[in-house]
Amino acid sequence: MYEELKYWYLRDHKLFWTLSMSQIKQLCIITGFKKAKKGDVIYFSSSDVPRVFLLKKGNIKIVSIDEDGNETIKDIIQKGDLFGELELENDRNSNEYAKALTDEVAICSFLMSDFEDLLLRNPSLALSYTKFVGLKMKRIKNNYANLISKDAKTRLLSFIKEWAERDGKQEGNRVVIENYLTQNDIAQIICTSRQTATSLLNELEGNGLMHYGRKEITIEDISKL
Amino acid sequence: MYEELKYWYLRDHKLFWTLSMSQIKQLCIITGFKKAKKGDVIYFSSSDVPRVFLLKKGNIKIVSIDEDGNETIKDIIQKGDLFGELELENDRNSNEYAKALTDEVAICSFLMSDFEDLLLRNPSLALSYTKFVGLKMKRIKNNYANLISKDAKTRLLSFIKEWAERDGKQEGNRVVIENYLTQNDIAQIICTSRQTATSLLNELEGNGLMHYGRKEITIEDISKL
DNA sequence: CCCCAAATGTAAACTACCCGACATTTTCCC
DNA sequence: GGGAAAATGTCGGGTAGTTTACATTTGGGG
Repeated sequence: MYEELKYWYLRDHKLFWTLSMSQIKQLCIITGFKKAKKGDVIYFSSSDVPRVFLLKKGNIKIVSIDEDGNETIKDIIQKGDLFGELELENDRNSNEYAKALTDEVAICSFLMSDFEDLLLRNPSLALSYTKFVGLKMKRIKNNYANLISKDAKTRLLSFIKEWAERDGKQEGNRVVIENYLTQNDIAQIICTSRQTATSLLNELEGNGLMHYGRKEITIEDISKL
Repeated sequence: MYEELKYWYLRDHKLFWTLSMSQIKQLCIITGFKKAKKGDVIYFSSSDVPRVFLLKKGNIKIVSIDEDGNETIKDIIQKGDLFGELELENDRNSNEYAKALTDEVAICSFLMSDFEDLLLRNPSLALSYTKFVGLKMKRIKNNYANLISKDAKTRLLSFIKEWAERDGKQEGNRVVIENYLTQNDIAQIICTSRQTATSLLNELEGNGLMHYGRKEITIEDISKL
């Protein structure tokens, strides 16, 4: 890959805003690049060297499989998100894979060891990164708190609201979200059964609050959700 | 506080092992110290300057209150743990307090801004700290994954096992844990009702697997849990 | 030592949700 | 365009766990 391109990829992420152009150019730690199509499974082979990933384009879901074979959606990664071994400790016994949710997905990655070197040489970047991980942690905590203390309906509503905020196009109180999730995906995210999710979505549709389509989700009035 | 004492407090925590004695002495960022007794509520006033805390002695629980007034135990902090705004971002709208669980509790704290300066000046410490936060995140993730996918009995068992491992005194297969939690506390930690926790504990006692006492918990054979 | 509040024990009604089973619709690929 | 696979819709039975409502025990402070 051209140095300029690498520069652009890093520069584009707000985590690296604290670095000067020359610093980034000088570092250029991107070592991998991958493209995928909808439905493709992207496997992070545990035999491989530990890496940190950056999603450049599209959306993917991280699915983990427990010992009983149950699949849980651990995370939905959106364009511009860093993911992978953010803990900087590689976890050999986790059984995870990523699946592309949108047509075109582009992922680039760098070696964790390179990234660590970079952090060591740039304390302010290390600080930003720590804050970044912390923020992610806070988001996860909140999500889980919701999962545990609220019922399925409330969980669905807060998920939809969060999604609309992150991803939706708002015109007045009307919000349209480009939909790359099946009802089953949504069910897994809010930790309920597919059937419950379906009937809840239909209930919302019956109340005229929103419309679930396979390509688009329309929320008539976000303030009424 | 004497400089020597400060030094000892910091030196004692494994996070600071990477620093030399002179580095720590030179920094000495501890700015607060607090003692409490069992049952005391320690409030982290949100009007105060953001701080990072270090629990020197005893055990405390972090309780958060949601908008409906429900209390959830967010974390059990043990001797030697860092806690507070680990994300390095202060969160004004969280409603949390800490409660001392053991007779003698000692907490020291330092200003978040001082800590940030320290991290900026010590890249290797920053890296250690990032890994530390990451590890904490991983622990939380695992806990929550358990809460969601397993039933109350399994959750209780894995909590007890974890507790025994962290806190218990083992003699052969027999483990004794000094108990500073009520059944209600345990129920809140494993996210179930007090009644369910009580009957599950009694069931375990009936099977001869363990004994719950207010002062001590005895596990007859940890390998059979 | 006694009393009160907190902690523990027990039981029954109730309910949200899971799970299985199946019909219908949509999408994708040959 | 047609057929299979995936996604969506719908309906109960079963149940783990909450809730409510007490009774009993324990420990600590006056």
